[in-house]
Amino acid sequence: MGAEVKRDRRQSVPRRRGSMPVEVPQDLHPMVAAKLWANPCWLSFRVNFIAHHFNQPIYEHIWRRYRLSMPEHVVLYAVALKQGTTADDVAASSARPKNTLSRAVNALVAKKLLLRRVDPADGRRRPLYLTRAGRAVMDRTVPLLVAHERSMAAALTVTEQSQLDHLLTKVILGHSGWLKDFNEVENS
Amino acid sequence: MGAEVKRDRRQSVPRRRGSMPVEVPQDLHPMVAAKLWANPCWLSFRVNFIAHHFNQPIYEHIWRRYRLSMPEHVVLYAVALKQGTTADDVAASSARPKNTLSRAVNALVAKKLLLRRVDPADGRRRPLYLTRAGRAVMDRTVPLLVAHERSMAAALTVTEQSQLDHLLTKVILGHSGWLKDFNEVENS
DNA sequence: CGAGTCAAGTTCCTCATGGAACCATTGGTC
DNA sequence: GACCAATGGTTCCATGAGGAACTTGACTCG
Repeated sequence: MGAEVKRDRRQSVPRRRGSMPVEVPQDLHPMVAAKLWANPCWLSFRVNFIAHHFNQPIYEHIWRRYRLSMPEHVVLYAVALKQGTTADDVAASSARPKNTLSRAVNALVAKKLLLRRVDPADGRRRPLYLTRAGRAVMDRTVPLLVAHERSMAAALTVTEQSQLDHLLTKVILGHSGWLKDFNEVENS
Repeated sequence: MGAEVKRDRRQSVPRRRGSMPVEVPQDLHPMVAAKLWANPCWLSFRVNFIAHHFNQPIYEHIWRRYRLSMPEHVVLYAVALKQGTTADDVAASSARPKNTLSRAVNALVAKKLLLRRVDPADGRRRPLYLTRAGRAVMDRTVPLLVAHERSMAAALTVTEQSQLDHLLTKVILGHSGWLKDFNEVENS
């Protein structure tokens, strides 16, 4: 990038937010650096960046190998976690619209990876169950996800990982709170 | 949302990963709980959940108020951060495909929020600049993003926030590493 | 037991998304 | 100075995503 800023080779970057210096790889893209350190939205950038870079390669791979779309795999994964999960349990935990998930469920049933029953106690709910084939798929894809995660987390020590876990959990548990805050701002 | 508030009856949950107990709101959706604590992919779930729940309401709002799509806003934001940014600087830092961004840029130029020049030193690059109108939009949207972020981060103390920042930064800086790991797994 | 309301799923329809192939410019290399 | 690879950007197109409106079943309450 000829005339450009000349990002400093490996320096420890002075931070606002009072904090620790970090080892910066010299090949770091200057725009990424800007979004990391000259960005009023430190948190959302980080989280989005990580999420995107996690999802993109892995779901592309899952698509190529198993012909499962991202929402399909999300559903399958959720059911694997808890048999009898319904479509909108998945919706609640994945922030995807109901219709998308409905379609995904139908596709999975058609592929015989899921079994859809009707809840005898409530005729509206359709609890889902993995078929043997569905289980088999998960047995192959989940390890991939886990491995990818491990590799992401590998930049951190074990204690750091557990700190990160803890902090993110706290943020998530506050979720209904931030949603409410937003709605207030919204109506003004 | 009258009768609902009630969060806060709390209980503490036993954790794997050796760690700290957390205050769990009573109204936590069971599926979310499962994905938090009975999920081999602790990190990717957390990050995705937060990202989704951050983006969705805010970009919907920005769409309604300013008729800017998410990628459009992403571009605008990046340029605001650094005048003269090019389309694929944005691509590199946002993990969105070039064509999507190209379209977004065109739309923004059409709306006279961006100015697109041609780099005299390199005829392929089209550095982008905010127009006065573009700046004005950012002046109104960015505070929203920041507020939303604050509200998310409000579950954490200031020191916890800086820890979180630090940990996420480390993960991102390791990015090229995990990408490489993935490609190795891929070819096997 | 209807009438009204709400929740779970589904269908319809539009349109933005993103992969692939393409064009233009540049920078090497022989 | 012509060829080739790489890089920034754009165009084409198939399709999947998601908003809105609809169906069906359940829980009021008079």
